[in-house]
Amino acid sequence: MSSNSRLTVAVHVLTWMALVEPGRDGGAITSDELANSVNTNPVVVRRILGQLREAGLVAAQRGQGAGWRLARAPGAIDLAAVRAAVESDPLFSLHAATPNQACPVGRGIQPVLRQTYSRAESAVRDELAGISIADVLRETMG
Amino acid sequence: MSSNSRLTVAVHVLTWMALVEPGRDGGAITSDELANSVNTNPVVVRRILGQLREAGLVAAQRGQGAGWRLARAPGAIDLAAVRAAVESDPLFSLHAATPNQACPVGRGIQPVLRQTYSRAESAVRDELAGISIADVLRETMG
DNA sequence: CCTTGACGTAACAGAGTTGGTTACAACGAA
DNA sequence: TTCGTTGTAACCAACTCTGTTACGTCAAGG
Repeated sequence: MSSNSRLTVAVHVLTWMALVEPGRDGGAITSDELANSVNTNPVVVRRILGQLREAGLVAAQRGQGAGWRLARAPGAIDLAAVRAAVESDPLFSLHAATPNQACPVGRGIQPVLRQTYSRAESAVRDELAGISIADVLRETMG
Repeated sequence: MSSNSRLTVAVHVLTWMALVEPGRDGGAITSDELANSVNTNPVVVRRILGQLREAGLVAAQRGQGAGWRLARAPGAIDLAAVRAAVESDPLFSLHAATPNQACPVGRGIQPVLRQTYSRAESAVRDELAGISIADVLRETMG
């Protein structure tokens, strides 16, 4: 397993919302509906929607007949933003324990790796930034 | 934690070997020495060295006075090869459970995500491929 | 031939993550 | 006031990850 599926679930629910929302005159979308499409538990969906809400990508409404809405147009939500919303861990981690500082390699390698990993993160971010929920929806439907 | 530190440990030991090997007239390097620099247990190091050996990046010698050697010049070992040797899991995972096939999004989104994730993997691979153990050693030493 | 030191690997443990689940308080529209 | 939904805590089983102990295997060198 190792890597999680939060980005996948997040993109899935956003895409579903982008597909369904236009046909709902102001009606919000529930975590139950989304969970049905993703094939998981509504609480799992709400957990992820909560992170997307904190990032300003969706808005929640409470009370009876409530639910969720996209807070931006599907074309204005790129996957880099989605990933940032649901994933805070880095792609690669440094040493679990501080390496031996009496050794030149142990002393000097961490900044080098940090810079290298940072470049890899940027590469992924750039790649994901080039794709929007609108793109995903279009490719999914056609 | 989430992401593991195997790539970090692998690059660390390879860099250490590249630094020390020239001063050892044919003498091999032990997992004990490497573990001392990384500040971990020799078995952890041997596990990772075993993966590097399967990938043809290092060679092990057994018996008394045995140990490890680089199987290629440090300049011919790039970090993409190191990552491939120690990490088989993808950057991002698809759904834990198959999404609802009765839903257009559930049915069509996986190929789109697969392609997207594949491009992100390539971006990381390309980035890591541009850096060799010789580069890391040079930058680490000053 | 036998000692010795290192590899190779299985087994286990503690801590943490992940996805799923139940339960329930808070909320607001009708 | 009712009722459906969000928000969140709590728990669970399964898994990963790093570290650790233990021990068999191997080959160099006396």
